Amino acid sequence: MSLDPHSGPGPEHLARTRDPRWTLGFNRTECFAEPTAQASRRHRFAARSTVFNEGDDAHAVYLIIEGGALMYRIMPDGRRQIIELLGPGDVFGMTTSGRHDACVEALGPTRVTSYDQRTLDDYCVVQQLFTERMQAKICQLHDHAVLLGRKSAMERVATFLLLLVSGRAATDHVDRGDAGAARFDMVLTRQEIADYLGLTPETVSRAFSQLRRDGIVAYDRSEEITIAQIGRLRRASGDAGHA
Amino acid sequence: MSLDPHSGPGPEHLARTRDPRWTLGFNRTECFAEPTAQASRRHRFAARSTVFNEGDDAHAVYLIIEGGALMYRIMPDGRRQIIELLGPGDVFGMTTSGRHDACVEALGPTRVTSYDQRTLDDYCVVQQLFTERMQAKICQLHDHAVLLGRKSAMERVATFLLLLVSGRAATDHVDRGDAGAARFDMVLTRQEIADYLGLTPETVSRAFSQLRRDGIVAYDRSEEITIAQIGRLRRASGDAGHA
DNA sequence: CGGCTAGTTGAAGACACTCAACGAGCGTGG
DNA sequence: CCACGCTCGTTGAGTGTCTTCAACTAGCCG
Repeated sequence: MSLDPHSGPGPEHLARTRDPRWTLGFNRTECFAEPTAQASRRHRFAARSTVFNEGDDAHAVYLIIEGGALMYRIMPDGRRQIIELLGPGDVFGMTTSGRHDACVEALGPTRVTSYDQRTLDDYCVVQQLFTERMQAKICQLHDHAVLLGRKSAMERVATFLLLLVSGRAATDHVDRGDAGAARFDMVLTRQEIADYLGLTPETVSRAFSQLRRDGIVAYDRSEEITIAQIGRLRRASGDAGHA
Repeated sequence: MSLDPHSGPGPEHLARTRDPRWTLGFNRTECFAEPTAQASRRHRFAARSTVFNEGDDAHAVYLIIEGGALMYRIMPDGRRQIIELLGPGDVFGMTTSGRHDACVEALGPTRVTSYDQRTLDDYCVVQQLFTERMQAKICQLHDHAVLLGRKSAMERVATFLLLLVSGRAATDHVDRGDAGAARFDMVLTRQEIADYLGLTPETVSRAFSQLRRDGIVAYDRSEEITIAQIGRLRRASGDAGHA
């Protein structure tokens, strides 16, 4: 892996990690217990290192144990779309073509277990885990299709923040005051948020500023976000029944 | 199924089937050979009938044997996003929440086999089929996220037409002259195409008209499309390396 | 024939993008 | 220690693409 073929990530995507003690608290499971099996291997990836690139031969499927990663694709003219945010318990690398269909890059120090494709076929324990996790992945991709296809910029950002608050893509310092306030560290840059939401960084920035003006979120540094009024954030997300 | 709870499809989505002899030639497999197992059941759905709605209890997972269907979600204010186009060999209905996360509606007369969730866990033959098909599904959803997040209206329509030509969502009358011309019947309305591509029907119509003016496609009736210059269509899709 | 729906086209408007400038934070190096 | 350079984030002005609203046509079915 990390063969870096034709369309590797451009230098503009090689930002540094924003917090050295960082862990991506996906699914509120900081460390996922992986099943061991023949041909399962453990890997460690440093912050901002490449797990694999689009077009690489696909030998195995992956399970994130600790840390987090971005899955993205870059179009021939340079447009980038972040397709998935990956955290502990997330699986990735499945393909039917024999080649990976996107790039995966570790966000912070990340532990990953890989399983040979044959292991997946032969060991029902592993297969059951992947079946379950792939089902969850498909549901997440459905949500994201609705966001990308039908939501306004403000709705996208609000939905994204709710995703973070619910335990995904935030650090372990999520302080959930059930009165409606929650605080967490933002581990993605505005550019990365934009590439995930199908927007530009300027538009993301404007949406954040608007939410701050409205008193829905609060922050001084852009890396440390407080959700002040989670109810209004929900209403701004487009998913609230009220509307 | 077909319990039709809170958010059923509005009357504007209840268009008629466009071709009675219709079959959705997904994956070029007109009739998919299903594995039989305990608690597998065969179903038939008439054109435009509901397989299940968002929020319905999820008892089973589904495999399309023949025909086709749309999976979509409707936002509280009525915006609709078609998330998947389903054809023979496609699986759907997987969920982790116990409730379906979207509506599924048959496009034409459609045969479906359902498998109880326990069957999926106990029978490795079935599980292997679903594992493989779910991997393909995830790759398709990745493609669609790039389309929805980063492509222009014209690129979306061009990509969509290429999808049809490659064997998905076209009828069995795909006449593939390898010189670059292909002809097929369009089984989706402009509204449905728009809801799949995250656009409005007017924008889809304008893109079709533009492609016709450019001589890339040709049609008299909107249901019967001829791709005249597939190379130019590829270049218009945004995926061509050339750029 | 009349009514309905789907598709097309035009005109006007809105939302997000592009381009540009500026400031804050951070790491480096003098 | 401070100056410098770099990146990231923010904000403004102008533009462009897609949407919205509207009118009109064609086809279908009663």
